[in-house]
Amino acid sequence: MKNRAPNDIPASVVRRFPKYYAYVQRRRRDGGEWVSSQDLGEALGLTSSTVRQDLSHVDFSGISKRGYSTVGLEHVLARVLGADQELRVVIVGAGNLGRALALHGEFAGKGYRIVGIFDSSPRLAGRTVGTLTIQPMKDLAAAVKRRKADIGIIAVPSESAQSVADQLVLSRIRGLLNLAHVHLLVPRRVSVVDTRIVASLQELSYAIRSNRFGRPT
Amino acid sequence: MKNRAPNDIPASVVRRFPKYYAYVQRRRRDGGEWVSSQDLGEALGLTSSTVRQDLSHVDFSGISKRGYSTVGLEHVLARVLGADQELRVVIVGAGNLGRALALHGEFAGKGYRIVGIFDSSPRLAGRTVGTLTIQPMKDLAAAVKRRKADIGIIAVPSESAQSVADQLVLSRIRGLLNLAHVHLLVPRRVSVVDTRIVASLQELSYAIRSNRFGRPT
DNA sequence: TAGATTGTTAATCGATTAACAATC
DNA sequence: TAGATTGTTAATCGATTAACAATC
Repeated sequence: MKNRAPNDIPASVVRRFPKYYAYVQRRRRDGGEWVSSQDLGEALGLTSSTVRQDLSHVDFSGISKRGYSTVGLEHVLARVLGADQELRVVIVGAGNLGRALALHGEFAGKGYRIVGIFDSSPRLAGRTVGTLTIQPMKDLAAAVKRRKADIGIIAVPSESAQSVADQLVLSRIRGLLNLAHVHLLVPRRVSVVDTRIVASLQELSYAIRSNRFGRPT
Repeated sequence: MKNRAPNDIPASVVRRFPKYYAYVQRRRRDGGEWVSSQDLGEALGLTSSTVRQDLSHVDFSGISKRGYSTVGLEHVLARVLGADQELRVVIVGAGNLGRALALHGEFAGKGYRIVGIFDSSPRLAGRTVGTLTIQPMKDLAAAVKRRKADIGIIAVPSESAQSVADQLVLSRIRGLLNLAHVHLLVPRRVSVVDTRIVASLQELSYAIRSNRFGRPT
């Protein structure tokens, strides 16, 4: 409802937006015209209050008694999340994970165009991954600039992650998705989001062992 | 310091433990004997106050003027995170991502043993991924039980994620790592952690566009 | 209309930070 | 010893939830 500047939205809220977006999109595709805060809450494990509070940060109103228009909400969330404009991505690290991401079909459909993949190993340079050719690290900076990459995905071992980040920062990248499990130090103008798979597994290990709702159903 | 039950530790704190653990481990390997709350905070982008507060949830004390013993802290965090005992993992979905995870060397070193990989496509069944053979979905339940799998990694398209989760739940899995971007409904006795790569990219898109520290350094 | 659902305010709950006495 | 750093209490800050008048 409010007409806030986008950077007023708290991170905790932004982190839920992709969930809302994915769910609303599915609903709309399944022919649903309306979705209520209660529907959203139930589907995503939130209270309806949280949902309404979150959506108040976005320039879009629901309608009493019906809820939110799926089409309208999908559009406004797409705009906020930048899903309506293409971002250009380079992947650094052509190991199993890097190659898998390069081949992962989902990104293209979501507006992320992979414009390069790099690896420090001379063994890999020149090999192809889908339609891309693995390039040596020395070409990274030039390629980021020429191909106007916005985002770098760091899929290298922890030891080299910071050095790769430094190179990407110098090439004027705007954001980093960090798959390595080190904390990256970068200037404020570059945004970093971590997706640490091993850390998630460890979080899960803890959860499993402290789960007080025993084994039997 | 305190001798709390493990399930007293708030999720926000547990989520930082893998970071502490990885950092302390590196420090110890580099020959560091001591690490202070300030060191940890600076390395991980936290205040030293948060670090001390977090570590007070763990049964281990630092020493005035020196900090925390790297060896001691590493051990106690390993115990809390379950990194000291092997967990057995099955991967469902042998697409690019599933196969990449199966081949990803890091898991083995961290105590996660991959004991099976499954896919619904008859085209894939029988093919090998590293030392594993892709099995058909109909064998999932039996395999989870026989191979005593603790954790299932869901690496299938969103549409089938819930159905895969249901099958794993019936096979008495204890935890799920969900790579699909749907919210999974499972009984309380099963723990779920989401790692949504696309959602992270969207979070990053928002961050890039709302970053008020413009392009120039 | 009556009832359902929004948007928003106020209350609660939880997490982070500041501050500082204890201590090695 | 003097100084650095912990562990912990109290203050602040932010996020979630409850409640309800407005409204379609």
